[in-house]
Amino acid sequence: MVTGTINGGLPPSPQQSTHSEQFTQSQLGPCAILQQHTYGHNEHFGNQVMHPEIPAHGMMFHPDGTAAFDGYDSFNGYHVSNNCSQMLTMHDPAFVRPVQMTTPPPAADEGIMARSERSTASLGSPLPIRKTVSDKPRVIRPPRTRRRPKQEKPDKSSSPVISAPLSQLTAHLTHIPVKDMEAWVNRPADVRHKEAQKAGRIGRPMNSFMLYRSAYADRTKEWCSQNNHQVVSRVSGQSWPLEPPEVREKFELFAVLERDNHQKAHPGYKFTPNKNQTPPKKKRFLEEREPSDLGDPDYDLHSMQGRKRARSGDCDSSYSRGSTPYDRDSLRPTGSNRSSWQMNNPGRPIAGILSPPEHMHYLQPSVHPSMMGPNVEDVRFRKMGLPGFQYSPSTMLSGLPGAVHHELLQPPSNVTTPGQSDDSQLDPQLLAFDNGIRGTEGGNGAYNCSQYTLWQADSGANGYFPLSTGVTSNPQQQYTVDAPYHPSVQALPDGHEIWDLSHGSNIGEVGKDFDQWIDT
DNA sequence: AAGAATGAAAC
DNA sequence: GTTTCATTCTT
Repeated sequence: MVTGTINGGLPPSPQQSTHSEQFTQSQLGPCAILQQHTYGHNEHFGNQVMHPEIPAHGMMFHPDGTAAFDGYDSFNGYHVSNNCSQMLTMHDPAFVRPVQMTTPPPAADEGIMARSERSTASLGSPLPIRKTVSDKPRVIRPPRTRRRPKQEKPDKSSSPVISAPLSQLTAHLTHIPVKDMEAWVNRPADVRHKEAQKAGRIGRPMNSFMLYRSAYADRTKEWCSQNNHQVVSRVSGQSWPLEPPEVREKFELFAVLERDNHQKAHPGYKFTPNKNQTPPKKKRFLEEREPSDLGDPDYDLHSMQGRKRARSGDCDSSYSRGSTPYDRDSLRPTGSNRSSWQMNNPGRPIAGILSPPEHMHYLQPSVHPSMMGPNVEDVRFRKMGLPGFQYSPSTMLSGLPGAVHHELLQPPSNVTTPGQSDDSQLDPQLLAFDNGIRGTEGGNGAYNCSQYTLWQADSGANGYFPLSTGVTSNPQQQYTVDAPYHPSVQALPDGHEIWDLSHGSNIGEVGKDFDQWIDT
Protein backbone atom coordinates (compact mmCIF):
# COMPACT_ATOMS: atom_id res chain seq x y z
CA MET A 1 0.00 0.00 0.00
CA VAL A 2 1.30 3.30 -0.96
CA THR A 3 0.63 6.16 1.25
CA GLY A 4 1.36 9.74 0.79
CA THR A 5 -0.28 13.04 0.81
CA ILE A 6 -1.83 15.16 -1.80
CA ASN A 7 -0.73 18.66 -1.93
CA GLY A 8 -3.29 20.14 -4.15
CA GLY A 9 -1.25 23.06 -5.21
CA LEU A 10 -1.22 24.59 -1.85
CA PRO A 11 1.96 26.33 -1.12
CA PRO A 12 3.90 24.25 1.25
CA SER A 13 4.07 25.67 4.62
CA PRO A 14 5.27 24.53 7.95
CA GLN A 15 1.81 23.30 8.53
CA GLN A 16 1.61 21.69 5.25
CA SER A 17 1.03 18.29 6.52
CA THR A 18 -2.18 19.39 8.10
CA HIS A 19 -3.42 20.48 4.74
CA SER A 20 -2.65 17.31 3.11
CA GLU A 21 -4.90 14.49 2.42
CA GLN A 22 -3.97 10.95 2.48
CA PHE A 23 -4.08 9.13 -0.74
CA THR A 24 -3.64 5.59 -1.70
CA GLN A 25 -2.30 3.87 -4.67
CA SER A 26 -5.72 3.00 -5.94
CA GLN A 27 -6.90 6.53 -5.60
CA LEU A 28 -4.05 7.81 -7.58
CA GLY A 29 -4.39 5.38 -10.38
CA PRO A 30 -1.66 4.18 -12.60
CA CYS A 31 0.07 7.46 -12.53
CA ALA A 32 0.60 7.36 -8.88
CA ILE A 33 3.69 5.41 -9.08
CA LEU A 34 6.14 6.16 -6.54
CA GLN A 35 9.72 5.84 -7.10
CA GLN A 36 11.98 4.48 -4.59
CA HIS A 37 14.38 6.98 -3.39
CA THR A 38 16.88 7.22 -0.74
CA TYR A 39 16.04 10.42 0.86
CA GLY A 40 15.16 10.45 4.39
CA HIS A 41 11.99 9.34 5.85
CA ASN A 42 9.87 8.28 3.00
CA GLU A 43 11.74 5.24 2.06
CA HIS A 44 8.65 3.33 2.80
CA PHE A 45 7.34 4.57 -0.49
CA GLY A 46 9.70 2.39 -2.32
CA ASN A 47 9.32 -0.63 -4.44
CA GLN A 48 6.27 0.41 -6.29
CA VAL A 49 6.07 -0.87 -9.78
CA MET A 50 6.58 1.79 -12.29
CA HIS A 51 4.22 1.94 -15.12
CA PRO A 52 6.22 0.82 -18.08
CA GLU A 53 5.17 3.62 -20.34
CA ILE A 54 3.91 6.44 -18.34
CA PRO A 55 6.10 8.44 -16.12
CA ALA A 56 4.57 9.62 -12.97
CA HIS A 57 4.16 13.13 -14.07
CA GLY A 58 3.61 15.80 -11.67
CA MET A 59 4.15 14.01 -8.50
CA MET A 60 6.71 15.19 -6.18
CA PHE A 61 7.59 13.95 -2.84
CA HIS A 62 9.15 15.83 -0.14
CA PRO A 63 11.45 14.12 2.16
CA ASP A 64 8.96 14.44 4.92
CA GLY A 65 6.67 12.12 3.12
CA THR A 66 4.28 14.65 1.79
CA ALA A 67 3.59 14.53 -1.84
CA ALA A 68 2.67 17.09 -4.34
CA PHE A 69 0.42 15.24 -6.62
CA ASP A 70 -0.95 16.67 -9.75
CA GLY A 71 -4.50 16.41 -8.75
CA TYR A 72 -5.62 19.94 -8.97
CA ASP A 73 -3.72 23.10 -8.80
CA SER A 74 -6.15 25.30 -7.05
CA PHE A 75 -3.97 28.33 -7.40
CA ASN A 76 -3.56 28.16 -11.08
CA GLY A 77 -6.79 26.53 -11.85
CA TYR A 78 -5.27 23.61 -13.55
CA HIS A 79 -7.05 20.42 -13.51
CA VAL A 80 -4.48 17.77 -13.24
CA SER A 81 -5.84 14.38 -13.47
CA ASN A 82 -4.42 11.09 -12.59
CA ASN A 83 -4.03 10.52 -16.22
CA CYS A 84 -0.36 10.55 -16.70
CA SER A 85 -0.48 12.00 -20.12
CA GLN A 86 -1.12 15.27 -18.43
CA MET A 87 1.86 17.45 -18.37
CA LEU A 88 3.04 18.66 -15.11
CA THR A 89 1.60 21.96 -14.26
CA MET A 90 3.42 23.14 -11.28
CA HIS A 91 3.40 26.68 -12.35
CA ASP A 92 3.34 28.02 -8.93
CA PRO A 93 6.81 27.83 -7.59
CA ALA A 94 5.32 27.49 -4.20
CA PHE A 95 4.01 24.22 -5.33
CA VAL A 96 7.41 22.82 -5.27
CA ARG A 97 8.89 24.93 -2.65
CA PRO A 98 10.70 22.69 -0.34
CA VAL A 99 9.04 21.99 2.86
CA GLN A 100 10.57 23.35 5.93
CA MET A 101 10.07 20.61 8.34
CA THR A 102 8.85 21.62 11.66
CA THR A 103 7.80 18.27 12.86
CA PRO A 104 10.12 15.40 13.18
CA PRO A 105 9.65 12.35 11.06
CA PRO A 106 8.35 9.17 12.52
CA ALA A 107 9.91 8.69 15.82
CA ALA A 108 10.52 5.08 15.16
CA ASP A 109 13.18 6.05 12.73
CA GLU A 110 15.13 8.18 15.00
CA GLY A 111 18.59 8.19 13.87
CA ILE A 112 17.64 7.69 10.29
CA MET A 113 18.85 10.45 8.22
CA ALA A 114 18.78 11.51 4.73
CA ARG A 115 21.70 10.25 2.90
CA SER A 116 23.19 10.49 -0.39
CA GLU A 117 23.50 7.32 -2.26
CA ARG A 118 27.12 7.91 -2.64
CA SER A 119 27.98 9.18 0.69
CA THR A 120 29.07 6.74 3.19
CA ALA A 121 27.57 8.75 5.93
CA SER A 122 27.60 6.75 9.03
CA LEU A 123 25.60 9.31 10.82
CA GLY A 124 22.59 7.16 10.94
CA SER A 125 24.30 4.22 12.39
CA PRO A 126 24.06 3.57 16.06
CA LEU A 127 26.56 5.38 18.03
CA PRO A 128 29.42 3.13 18.87
CA ILE A 129 29.76 2.22 22.47
CA ARG A 130 33.26 3.00 23.23
CA LYS A 131 35.05 1.44 26.05
CA THR A 132 37.61 3.61 27.48
CA VAL A 133 40.06 3.17 30.24
CA SER A 134 38.01 5.48 32.31
CA ASP A 135 34.93 3.37 31.99
CA LYS A 136 33.30 2.94 35.27
CA PRO A 137 30.73 0.38 36.18
CA ARG A 138 27.52 1.87 35.16
CA VAL A 139 23.95 1.27 35.72
CA ILE A 140 22.27 -0.01 32.68
CA ARG A 141 20.28 2.82 31.51
CA PRO A 142 17.11 2.53 29.57
CA PRO A 143 17.67 3.14 25.97
CA ARG A 144 17.76 6.81 25.49
CA THR A 145 15.81 8.38 22.83
CA ARG A 146 18.69 9.53 20.87
CA ARG A 147 18.64 13.07 19.83
CA ARG A 148 18.47 13.60 16.18
CA PRO A 149 22.02 14.19 15.23
CA LYS A 150 21.73 17.76 14.34
CA GLN A 151 19.35 17.34 11.49
CA GLU A 152 22.32 16.45 9.40
CA LYS A 153 22.31 18.64 6.34
CA PRO A 154 19.35 20.88 6.31
CA ASP A 155 19.75 21.07 2.60
CA LYS A 156 18.83 17.51 2.10
CA SER A 157 15.47 17.96 3.58
CA SER A 158 14.87 20.95 1.46
CA SER A 159 15.36 19.35 -1.86
CA PRO A 160 12.33 18.00 -3.58
CA VAL A 161 11.91 14.47 -4.69
CA ILE A 162 10.83 14.24 -8.23
CA SER A 163 9.18 11.52 -10.15
CA ALA A 164 9.45 12.93 -13.62
CA PRO A 165 12.47 14.18 -15.48
CA LEU A 166 13.36 17.80 -15.53
CA SER A 167 12.82 17.99 -19.22
CA GLN A 168 9.18 17.46 -18.49
CA LEU A 169 8.90 19.09 -15.14
CA THR A 170 10.37 22.29 -16.42
CA ALA A 171 8.85 22.22 -19.83
CA HIS A 172 6.52 25.02 -19.00
CA LEU A 173 9.32 27.30 -17.93
CA THR A 174 9.72 28.58 -21.41
CA HIS A 175 10.98 31.90 -20.24
CA ILE A 176 14.03 30.18 -18.87
CA PRO A 177 16.11 28.80 -21.64
CA VAL A 178 17.71 25.47 -21.50
CA LYS A 179 21.32 26.11 -22.08
CA ASP A 180 22.44 25.30 -25.53
CA MET A 181 24.97 22.66 -24.74
CA GLU A 182 25.34 21.76 -28.32
CA ALA A 183 26.79 25.14 -29.02
CA TRP A 184 28.79 24.88 -25.85
CA VAL A 185 30.50 21.68 -26.74
CA ASN A 186 31.30 23.10 -30.13
CA ARG A 187 32.87 26.27 -28.95
CA PRO A 188 36.01 26.82 -30.91
CA ALA A 189 39.50 26.11 -29.81
CA ASP A 190 40.45 29.68 -29.22
CA VAL A 191 37.62 30.03 -26.79
CA ARG A 192 38.83 26.95 -25.05
CA HIS A 193 42.31 28.31 -24.99
CA LYS A 194 41.07 31.46 -23.42
CA GLU A 195 39.22 29.51 -20.83
CA ALA A 196 42.35 27.63 -20.00
CA GLN A 197 44.27 30.83 -19.83
CA LYS A 198 41.80 32.35 -17.54
CA ALA A 199 41.65 29.38 -15.28
CA GLY A 200 45.34 28.85 -15.42
CA ARG A 201 44.84 25.25 -16.21
CA ILE A 202 43.10 22.98 -18.57
CA GLY A 203 39.97 21.68 -17.12
CA ARG A 204 38.40 18.42 -17.84
CA PRO A 205 35.69 18.17 -20.38
CA MET A 206 32.27 17.83 -18.96
CA ASN A 207 30.66 14.49 -18.96
CA SER A 208 27.14 13.83 -20.03
CA PHE A 209 25.64 14.40 -16.67
CA MET A 210 27.54 17.60 -16.12
CA LEU A 211 26.31 18.85 -19.42
CA TYR A 212 22.82 17.88 -18.52
CA ARG A 213 23.00 19.45 -15.15
CA SER A 214 24.42 22.57 -16.60
CA ALA A 215 21.78 22.71 -19.28
CA TYR A 216 18.95 22.53 -16.84
CA ALA A 217 20.49 24.36 -13.94
CA ASP A 218 18.57 27.55 -14.39
CA ARG A 219 15.31 25.85 -14.95
CA THR A 220 15.92 23.61 -12.02
CA LYS A 221 16.60 26.55 -9.83
CA GLU A 222 13.40 28.12 -10.91
CA TRP A 223 11.44 24.96 -10.56
CA CYS A 224 12.73 24.38 -7.11
CA SER A 225 12.56 28.02 -6.23
CA GLN A 226 15.97 27.60 -4.82
CA ASN A 227 19.20 29.08 -5.71
CA ASN A 228 21.11 26.39 -4.02
CA HIS A 229 23.19 24.40 -6.37
CA GLN A 230 23.37 21.51 -4.06
CA VAL A 231 19.70 21.19 -4.54
CA VAL A 232 20.15 21.61 -8.23
CA SER A 233 22.62 18.81 -8.19
CA ARG A 234 20.40 16.52 -6.25
CA VAL A 235 17.41 17.16 -8.39
CA SER A 236 19.48 16.75 -11.49
CA GLY A 237 20.83 13.54 -10.18
CA GLN A 238 17.36 12.29 -9.58
CA SER A 239 16.18 13.44 -12.91
CA TRP A 240 18.99 12.03 -14.97
CA PRO A 241 17.93 8.42 -14.82
CA LEU A 242 14.36 9.44 -15.34
CA GLU A 243 15.09 11.15 -18.59
CA PRO A 244 14.04 9.24 -21.64
CA PRO A 245 16.83 7.58 -23.55
CA GLU A 246 16.60 10.19 -26.24
CA VAL A 247 17.54 12.88 -23.85
CA ARG A 248 20.32 10.99 -22.21
CA GLU A 249 21.75 9.90 -25.49
CA LYS A 250 21.70 13.43 -26.63
CA PHE A 251 23.84 14.51 -23.75
CA GLU A 252 26.06 11.52 -24.07
CA LEU A 253 26.75 12.52 -27.60
CA PHE A 254 27.39 16.03 -26.50
CA ALA A 255 29.88 14.63 -24.08
CA VAL A 256 31.60 12.78 -26.87
CA LEU A 257 31.78 15.94 -28.88
CA GLU A 258 33.02 17.83 -25.90
CA ARG A 259 35.77 15.34 -25.29
CA ASP A 260 36.78 15.35 -28.87
CA ASN A 261 36.79 19.08 -29.26
CA HIS A 262 38.52 19.44 -25.97
CA GLN A 263 41.23 17.13 -27.06
CA LYS A 264 41.65 18.95 -30.29
CA ALA A 265 41.93 22.23 -28.54
CA HIS A 266 44.42 20.77 -26.12
CA PRO A 267 46.14 18.04 -28.03
CA GLY A 268 48.49 17.14 -25.28
CA TYR A 269 46.09 17.20 -22.46
CA LYS A 270 45.90 14.29 -20.21
CA PHE A 271 43.89 14.01 -17.12
CA THR A 272 46.22 13.76 -14.23
CA PRO A 273 44.34 13.63 -11.01
CA ASN A 274 46.19 14.64 -7.99
CA LYS A 275 47.05 11.53 -6.20
CA ASN A 276 48.21 12.93 -2.95
CA GLN A 277 45.00 14.61 -2.20
CA THR A 278 45.40 14.54 1.51
CA PRO A 279 43.05 15.97 4.10
CA PRO A 280 42.92 19.40 2.63
CA LYS A 281 40.58 17.72 0.45
CA LYS A 282 40.26 19.70 -2.60
CA LYS A 283 43.41 21.38 -3.37
CA ARG A 284 43.30 21.59 -7.04
CA PHE A 285 46.58 21.06 -8.56
CA LEU A 286 46.89 21.75 -12.08
CA GLU A 287 46.57 19.47 -14.93
CA GLU A 288 49.77 18.85 -16.70
CA ARG A 289 50.78 19.64 -20.10
CA GLU A 290 52.75 17.54 -22.38
CA PRO A 291 55.64 18.63 -24.46
CA SER A 292 53.43 18.83 -27.46
CA ASP A 293 51.62 21.63 -25.81
CA LEU A 294 54.59 23.82 -26.20
CA GLY A 295 53.07 24.94 -29.36
CA ASP A 296 49.80 25.57 -27.78
CA PRO A 297 48.88 29.20 -27.80
CA ASP A 298 48.26 29.32 -24.14
CA TYR A 299 51.23 27.45 -23.03
CA ASP A 300 53.43 30.41 -22.37
CA LEU A 301 50.90 32.05 -20.26
CA HIS A 302 50.51 29.01 -18.19
CA SER A 303 54.16 28.83 -17.68
CA MET A 304 54.38 32.44 -16.76
CA GLN A 305 51.62 32.11 -14.33
CA GLY A 306 53.34 29.21 -12.83
CA ARG A 307 50.02 27.64 -12.36
CA LYS A 308 51.06 24.52 -14.05
CA ARG A 309 53.92 22.42 -13.27
CA ALA A 310 54.97 19.43 -15.19
CA ARG A 311 55.25 16.23 -13.33
CA SER A 312 57.75 13.74 -14.39
CA GLY A 313 56.18 10.74 -15.84
CA ASP A 314 53.25 12.63 -17.06
CA CYS A 315 54.87 13.49 -20.23
CA ASP A 316 54.18 10.40 -22.10
CA SER A 317 52.30 11.34 -25.10
CA SER A 318 49.86 8.57 -25.20
CA TYR A 319 46.35 9.60 -25.59
CA SER A 320 43.93 8.45 -23.13
CA ARG A 321 41.27 6.68 -24.98
CA GLY A 322 38.05 6.48 -23.33
CA SER A 323 35.94 3.46 -23.23
CA THR A 324 33.30 5.44 -24.89
CA PRO A 325 31.00 3.47 -27.09
CA TYR A 326 31.77 5.88 -29.83
CA ASP A 327 34.93 5.48 -31.70
CA ARG A 328 36.56 8.78 -31.52
CA ASP A 329 38.50 8.29 -34.68
CA SER A 330 35.32 7.94 -36.52
CA LEU A 331 34.52 11.43 -35.51
CA ARG A 332 37.08 12.61 -37.91
CA PRO A 333 36.74 12.81 -41.59
CA THR A 334 38.61 10.58 -43.86
CA GLY A 335 40.06 11.34 -47.20
CA SER A 336 41.81 14.37 -48.47
CA ASN A 337 40.16 16.70 -46.10
CA ARG A 338 41.83 15.33 -43.15
CA SER A 339 43.04 17.79 -40.68
CA SER A 340 46.62 18.41 -39.96
CA TRP A 341 45.82 17.18 -36.55
CA GLN A 342 44.82 13.91 -37.85
CA MET A 343 47.58 13.74 -40.35
CA ASN A 344 50.11 14.43 -37.72
CA ASN A 345 48.56 12.64 -34.89
CA PRO A 346 47.93 9.08 -35.61
CA GLY A 347 48.15 8.40 -31.98
CA ARG A 348 50.26 10.94 -30.33
CA PRO A 349 50.70 14.63 -30.37
CA ILE A 350 53.45 16.22 -32.28
CA ALA A 351 55.65 18.52 -30.39
CA GLY A 352 55.23 22.06 -31.41
CA ILE A 353 52.06 21.52 -33.24
CA LEU A 354 50.07 24.62 -33.59
CA SER A 355 46.41 24.79 -33.63
CA PRO A 356 45.35 23.20 -36.80
CA PRO A 357 42.72 24.89 -38.82
CA GLU A 358 39.83 25.00 -36.55
CA HIS A 359 37.33 23.96 -39.05
CA MET A 360 38.97 20.63 -38.97
CA HIS A 361 38.76 20.60 -35.29
CA TYR A 362 35.24 21.22 -34.61
CA LEU A 363 32.56 18.84 -35.13
CA GLN A 364 29.54 20.57 -36.30
CA PRO A 365 26.39 19.04 -35.18
CA SER A 366 24.07 18.56 -38.01
CA VAL A 367 21.37 19.87 -35.84
CA HIS A 368 22.02 23.27 -34.65
CA PRO A 369 19.74 25.78 -33.11
CA SER A 370 20.64 28.30 -35.71
CA MET A 371 19.14 26.05 -38.26
CA MET A 372 15.88 26.36 -36.62
CA GLY A 373 13.88 29.28 -37.62
CA PRO A 374 11.40 30.44 -35.13
CA ASN A 375 8.84 30.89 -37.79
CA VAL A 376 9.22 27.68 -39.54
CA GLU A 377 6.00 25.92 -39.47
CA ASP A 378 6.76 22.45 -40.50
CA VAL A 379 9.26 20.06 -39.28
CA ARG A 380 11.19 17.95 -41.57
CA PHE A 381 14.25 15.95 -41.73
CA ARG A 382 16.53 16.33 -44.61
CA LYS A 383 18.28 13.38 -45.85
CA MET A 384 21.75 14.21 -46.81
CA GLY A 385 24.16 11.81 -48.23
CA LEU A 386 27.68 12.52 -47.29
CA PRO A 387 29.78 10.36 -49.48
CA GLY A 388 33.27 9.80 -48.44
CA PHE A 389 32.72 9.93 -44.75
CA GLN A 390 32.79 7.40 -42.14
CA TYR A 391 29.64 7.19 -40.27
CA SER A 392 29.17 6.51 -36.72
CA PRO A 393 26.69 7.62 -34.19
CA SER A 394 28.92 10.53 -33.60
CA THR A 395 29.32 11.50 -37.17
CA MET A 396 25.66 11.29 -37.51
CA LEU A 397 25.53 14.09 -35.11
CA SER A 398 28.45 16.04 -36.25
CA GLY A 399 28.49 17.98 -39.40
CA LEU A 400 31.89 17.31 -40.68
CA PRO A 401 33.35 19.01 -43.66
CA GLY A 402 30.85 18.47 -46.32
CA ALA A 403 27.93 18.90 -44.11
CA VAL A 404 25.50 21.50 -45.07
CA HIS A 405 26.51 24.85 -43.95
CA HIS A 406 24.21 25.99 -41.29
CA GLU A 407 23.70 29.27 -43.01
CA LEU A 408 22.29 27.47 -45.92
CA LEU A 409 19.68 26.06 -43.72
CA GLN A 410 18.87 28.80 -41.43
CA PRO A 411 16.33 31.38 -42.29
CA PRO A 412 17.83 34.66 -43.25
CA SER A 413 18.94 36.65 -40.34
CA ASN A 414 16.43 36.69 -37.67
CA VAL A 415 18.82 34.72 -35.68
CA THR A 416 22.05 36.06 -34.48
CA THR A 417 24.55 34.94 -36.96
CA PRO A 418 27.15 33.01 -35.18
CA GLY A 419 30.34 34.87 -35.05
CA GLN A 420 28.93 38.23 -35.77
CA SER A 421 29.41 39.35 -32.31
CA ASP A 422 32.84 38.16 -31.76
CA ASP A 423 34.75 37.66 -34.89
CA SER A 424 37.09 40.38 -33.95
CA GLN A 425 38.36 38.27 -31.16
CA LEU A 426 39.14 35.34 -33.29
CA ASP A 427 42.48 34.87 -34.74
CA PRO A 428 42.78 35.14 -38.48
CA GLN A 429 42.92 31.46 -38.82
CA LEU A 430 39.66 31.15 -37.10
CA LEU A 431 38.23 33.96 -39.07
CA ALA A 432 39.15 32.24 -42.23
CA PHE A 433 37.46 29.27 -40.89
CA ASP A 434 34.49 31.28 -39.93
CA ASN A 435 34.04 32.44 -43.42
CA GLY A 436 34.25 28.99 -44.61
CA ILE A 437 32.70 26.05 -43.04
CA ARG A 438 32.64 27.50 -39.62
CA GLY A 439 31.52 25.94 -36.49
CA THR A 440 28.15 26.06 -35.09
CA GLU A 441 28.80 29.18 -33.26
CA GLY A 442 31.42 31.72 -33.19
CA GLY A 443 31.58 34.00 -30.37
CA ASN A 444 30.88 34.09 -26.82
CA GLY A 445 27.33 35.07 -27.18
CA ALA A 446 26.50 32.40 -29.58
CA TYR A 447 26.02 29.72 -27.09
CA ASN A 448 24.11 31.63 -24.60
CA CYS A 449 21.97 34.04 -26.41
CA SER A 450 19.08 34.07 -28.72
CA GLN A 451 19.71 30.64 -29.97
CA TYR A 452 18.70 29.42 -26.66
CA THR A 453 15.19 30.00 -27.58
CA LEU A 454 15.59 27.85 -30.55
CA TRP A 455 17.14 25.09 -28.66
CA GLN A 456 14.55 25.39 -26.10
CA ALA A 457 12.01 24.96 -28.76
CA ASP A 458 12.71 21.35 -28.71
CA SER A 459 14.03 20.63 -25.35
CA GLY A 460 11.78 23.12 -23.80
CA ALA A 461 8.66 21.38 -24.80
CA ASN A 462 9.36 18.12 -23.31
CA GLY A 463 12.98 17.65 -23.70
CA TYR A 464 13.05 15.47 -26.69
CA PHE A 465 15.37 16.37 -29.40
CA PRO A 466 15.53 14.53 -32.63
CA LEU A 467 19.15 13.86 -32.81
CA SER A 468 20.33 10.98 -34.77
CA THR A 469 21.94 9.44 -31.89
CA GLY A 470 22.00 5.79 -31.49
CA VAL A 471 22.16 3.06 -33.97
CA THR A 472 20.89 4.08 -37.29
CA SER A 473 19.58 1.55 -39.61
CA ASN A 474 20.96 3.24 -42.62
CA PRO A 475 24.32 4.73 -42.02
CA GLN A 476 24.38 6.38 -45.37
CA GLN A 477 21.82 8.83 -44.33
CA GLN A 478 22.26 11.82 -42.29
CA TYR A 479 19.35 13.64 -40.97
CA THR A 480 19.34 17.19 -40.20
CA VAL A 481 16.44 19.03 -38.99
CA ASP A 482 14.69 22.26 -39.19
CA ALA A 483 13.19 22.27 -35.84
CA PRO A 484 10.70 24.99 -35.53
CA TYR A 485 9.65 26.54 -32.42
CA HIS A 486 6.02 26.93 -32.20
CA PRO A 487 4.36 27.89 -29.02
CA SER A 488 1.45 25.68 -29.66
CA VAL A 489 3.73 22.78 -29.84
CA GLN A 490 5.10 23.53 -26.51
CA ALA A 491 1.72 24.11 -25.11
CA LEU A 492 0.39 20.76 -25.96
CA PRO A 493 -1.13 19.68 -22.78
CA ASP A 494 -0.66 16.03 -23.11
CA GLY A 495 3.05 16.35 -23.20
CA HIS A 496 3.23 14.93 -26.64
CA GLU A 497 4.30 16.69 -29.65
CA ILE A 498 6.04 16.08 -32.82
CA TRP A 499 9.40 15.61 -31.28
CA ASP A 500 8.34 13.12 -28.84
CA LEU A 501 10.37 10.16 -29.79
CA SER A 502 10.04 8.52 -26.51
CA HIS A 503 7.70 5.92 -27.77
CA GLY A 504 10.12 4.85 -30.40
CA SER A 505 13.47 4.00 -29.13
CA ASN A 506 14.76 3.02 -32.47
CA ILE A 507 16.08 6.12 -34.00
CA GLY A 508 16.58 4.51 -37.30
CA GLU A 509 13.02 3.54 -37.39
CA VAL A 510 12.02 7.03 -36.67
CA GLY A 511 14.22 8.22 -39.43
CA LYS A 512 12.61 5.81 -41.76
CA ASP A 513 9.25 7.02 -40.77
CA PHE A 514 10.30 10.51 -41.49
CA ASP A 515 11.66 9.45 -44.81
CA GLN A 516 8.36 8.06 -45.77
CA TRP A 517 6.68 11.06 -44.44
CA ILE A 518 8.87 13.35 -46.44
CA ASP A 519 8.45 11.28 -49.52
CA THR A 520 4.75 11.56 -49.31
C1' DA B 1 35.99 25.57 1.38
C1' DA B 2 32.46 22.23 1.46
C1' DG B 3 28.89 20.25 -0.84
C1' DA B 4 25.58 18.04 -4.14
C1' DA B 5 25.09 15.14 -8.37
C1' DT B 6 27.21 11.31 -12.37
C1' DG B 7 30.70 9.79 -15.15
C1' DA B 8 35.42 9.67 -17.21
C1' DA B 9 39.85 8.72 -16.34
C1' DA B 10 43.58 7.58 -13.67
C1' DC B 11 45.32 4.87 -9.99
C1' DG C 1 37.72 -0.78 -6.37
C1' DT C 2 38.99 3.92 -5.17
C1' DT C 3 39.90 8.68 -6.03
C1' DT C 4 39.90 12.94 -8.52
C1' DC C 5 37.61 16.33 -11.06
C1' DA C 6 34.63 18.20 -14.36
C1' DT C 7 29.97 22.58 -13.08
C1' DT C 8 27.85 25.90 -10.17
C1' DC C 9 27.10 28.95 -6.41
C1' DT C 10 25.03 29.00 -1.93
C1' DT C 11 26.00 28.01 2.76
